Amino acid sequence: MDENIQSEYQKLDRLLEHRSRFAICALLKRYDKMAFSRFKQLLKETDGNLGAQLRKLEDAAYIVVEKEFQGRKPVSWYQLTEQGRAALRSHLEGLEALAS
Amino acid sequence: MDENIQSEYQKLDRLLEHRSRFAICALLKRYDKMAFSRFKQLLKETDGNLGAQLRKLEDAAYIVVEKEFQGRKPVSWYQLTEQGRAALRSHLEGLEALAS
DNA sequence: AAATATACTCTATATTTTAGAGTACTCTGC
DNA sequence: GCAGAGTACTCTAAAATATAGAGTATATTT
Repeated sequence: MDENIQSEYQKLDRLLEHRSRFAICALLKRYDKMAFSRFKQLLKETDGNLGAQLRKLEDAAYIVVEKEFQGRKPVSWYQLTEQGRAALRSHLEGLEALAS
Repeated sequence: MDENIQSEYQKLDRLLEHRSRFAICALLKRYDKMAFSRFKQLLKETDGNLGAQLRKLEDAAYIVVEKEFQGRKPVSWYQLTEQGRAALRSHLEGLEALAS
């Protein structure tokens, strides 16, 4: 049984260890599309920090951005990719198995 | 409902974000006492890294160490404190609530 | 028209993680 | 009885990561 610990531990995803990145993916799993400003409102991170975390998730192809203008204001919409969804699932499985 | 997201997010514990520290606490919840060498075997981290993570958890009083000799070999035994147990519980609640 | 706000990006510093070397032994085989 | 390998750590310095704050461009409010 203990030997499973190793495989569960291996499932943990370094990108998803970070609270903001985890929360971003978890929220996107629930809400499908979210805007930068909404994340900022919910997570209360500084713009710089939030932007950096989103960028990392994008670089890893866990999320995709679509930038559009609403009137004259720029809005960035974020969505979870299939890859991001799978990574989140696996990460959660690992966490839960370890803590069970 | 969304306003709960903030409180769940706040529950996430920075110390427990790290995979090794999370796994250490999760294992100690299960096994009560574990030795350095056992963690090393299960988590496959280098000695230096594992030692550093254990130290951080100790500094935060999430775990306590007892150092003894088994024959002539030093063995460090780690145990979860009540504080560590509470932190782990709260962290897990936060994660699960966010991802649900 | 000045002040405040939104929606970001960029950059530089602070913090954290990590690997690897070092210490102090023990144990095994020759 | 001593060389080589192993155990059980700690220490240190470099690499990676996180974070804050400044900057850009525009909008809205007073």
